[in-house]
Amino acid sequence: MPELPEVETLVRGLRRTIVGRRILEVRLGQTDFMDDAAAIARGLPGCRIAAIERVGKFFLLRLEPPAAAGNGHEPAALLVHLGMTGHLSPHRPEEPLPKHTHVVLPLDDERELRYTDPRRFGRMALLCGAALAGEIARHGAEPLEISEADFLQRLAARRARLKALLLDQRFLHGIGNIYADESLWHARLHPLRIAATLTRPQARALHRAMRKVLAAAIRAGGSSISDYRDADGRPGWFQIRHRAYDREGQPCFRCRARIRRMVVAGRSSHFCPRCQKAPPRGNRTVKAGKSHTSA
DNA sequence: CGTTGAACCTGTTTGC
DNA sequence: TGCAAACAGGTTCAAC
Repeated sequence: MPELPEVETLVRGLRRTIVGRRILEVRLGQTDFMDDAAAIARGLPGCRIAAIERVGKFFLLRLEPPAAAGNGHEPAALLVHLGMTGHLSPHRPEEPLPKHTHVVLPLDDERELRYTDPRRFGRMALLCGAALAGEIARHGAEPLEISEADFLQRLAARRARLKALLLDQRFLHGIGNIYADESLWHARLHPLRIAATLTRPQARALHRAMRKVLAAAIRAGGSSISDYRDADGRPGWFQIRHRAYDREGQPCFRCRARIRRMVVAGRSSHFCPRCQKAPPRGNRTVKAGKSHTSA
């Protein structure tokens, strides 16, 4: 459910609704998706949610420690990743608790923040200082912030397939399967194209397409394929504007050719075989090439 | 560097 | 209808 636009939508909602609230208590169910459940159980009670940010597909809840425990502690943040099926939203305590709700954080305004995740591919960690900085540093640039010049330079240095590169969170932070396919369709680039072989106009088109797609998806409140909901329980609408993702067999919006599906980088990839021209066969596999070990 | 496939989980959809 | 396989918004690891 969650790629950058969905997380951004949720962050905006949560910012409006839970920033400033104090966490009264921590109730945990299954905890195998947490780095350190004991640290979370111990560290959260009494903290005020001072700010909420998005970093790639991560939520960062900035915490202000209770005044009593104050001295000497670096400011901590709760890092949350929704994986494939995670949900994070505030509820009234009387609302029935859905199955697979693993974290309940009662707040000081008669509501509780709930984390629900059937598959538990998500992640939750209480981090501060170097651990927090390191976690962010090991990921790549924000797709909506990277400059065209930087993007072109970094693309030219890679011989990976475009689809694999867009999904690589150390290259760009926040793009997932839907928005990779959508960006490639808009840029008219085949998922198997090797990044370094793009012409300058093609690379610029990809930078532009990615920004356009993500911005439009955020404006639409994200994509709701099965069950994504924002902080107020509302679905996103960007799925009705998908041009490639999950459209196998349906006509391309540009040329009417049937959208095809193939597995690239282990994920379903959808593209128009006519507008997104396949690279020459020799270019599909990554050859050893000349790697200048020097610099 | 890059690729593939498996693993981690549960739920839903598809196919015979 | 029933049961099994395939598939799902993600990440990580081993093996090549």
